[in-house]
Amino acid sequence: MAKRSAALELAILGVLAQTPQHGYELRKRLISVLGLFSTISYGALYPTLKSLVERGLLVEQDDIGTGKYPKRTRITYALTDAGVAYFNEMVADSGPGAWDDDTFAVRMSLFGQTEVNTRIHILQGRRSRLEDRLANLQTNLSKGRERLDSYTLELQQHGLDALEREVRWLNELISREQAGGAPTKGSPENVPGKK
Amino acid sequence: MAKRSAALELAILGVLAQTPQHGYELRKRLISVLGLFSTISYGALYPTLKSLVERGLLVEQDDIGTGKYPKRTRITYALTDAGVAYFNEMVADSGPGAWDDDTFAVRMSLFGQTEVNTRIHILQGRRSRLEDRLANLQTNLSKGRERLDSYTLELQQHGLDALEREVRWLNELISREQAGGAPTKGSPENVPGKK
DNA sequence: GTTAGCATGTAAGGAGTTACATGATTTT
DNA sequence: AAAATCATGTAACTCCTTACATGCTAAC
Repeated sequence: MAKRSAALELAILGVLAQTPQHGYELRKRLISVLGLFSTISYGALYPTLKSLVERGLLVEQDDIGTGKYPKRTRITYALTDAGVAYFNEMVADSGPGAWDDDTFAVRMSLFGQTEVNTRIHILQGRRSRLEDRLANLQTNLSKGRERLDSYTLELQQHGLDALEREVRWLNELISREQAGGAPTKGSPENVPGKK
Repeated sequence: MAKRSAALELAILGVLAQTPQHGYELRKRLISVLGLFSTISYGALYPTLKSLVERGLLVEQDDIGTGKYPKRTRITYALTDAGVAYFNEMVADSGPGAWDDDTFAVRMSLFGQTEVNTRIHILQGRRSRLEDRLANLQTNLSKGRERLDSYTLELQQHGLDALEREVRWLNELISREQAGGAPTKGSPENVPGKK
């Protein structure tokens, strides 16, 4: 699939920024937070954690913890100051891969740890990426409508519809952010709207 | 020996089954047919073609062709009998990875080369894969609704909606196939769906 | 006392991308 | 003549998955 490394690192840092945890737990949390794509293997997770430690972004701490298996050997990972700085840099980054499906999903799931401007920037970047795809598909479709068989057409039309819906969704989110409102789905909190 | 991704091999075989072509042209055709995901690099394409030749599924033919640059050295690839057999096997396969996003997209775009039963089988397999994902997401969501921040919630809700729409779409396609109808050719007629 | 879940890792290998290398032919 | 496009390929590198290896703790 895509280049997950950037996305995986970001997700790890983001989750650990909320709560330091050890690998096994972290993995489950990542899967449930990102819920979107399948699974994350230990073969990806542990080496990535190791790399982050080597780069001084995380610290390991041998921990006899307060979990369900209190005496089990486990290693709790926490962000260093450099880790926090790196996370803030990455989450606001616009580099290559910044608007990929996976990377965007991770970033959005970490919106709670970002500022409004960053959020708007990410949503707009994502929208523009999708609009590019949309334009490509439409060109493609109008160019070869007769040469494509009906199933391919059906498939592409469906992809197009999905893209358009996603753009509308992003537009709504952007409006909300610009209006200063929280995305208030089922939240019990105030719905400030505007004052 | 190098067994490349099932989806790419299948797509190559499917396209070459329609029209023998050389690599450069093939790549463009793959991109426009699959339109969905980005690009295919030569670093992936040529080694895969080579592997298919080594396995006796394709034949190379040095060709001074009828294209735009008629004298250019190019290699036209065509399916052998074994290639045709392999393609038919693969396209109807239910092995691991058979219902992945990419693999499904490739298979559906090759529906024109398959029989009704195969098509129904693929559509149903895909649907059941999506229903699994759906169930996962729903469990996940109801289990941790309060522990997820509102952005993560919004994101997952959007993913859920998209999944549900895709399942409905598949249901419609399956019904059509079972009714023996073609999926509304290139006709300008209604594309109502339901809304 | 065995099965299931917790917990951490490594080795081999698959699948692909990027960047490079080469050269022909057509267009400007 | 330069630039663009056609055309084929390779080498190095990246990132991830699978399968393995190890051992503790809880529950049946």
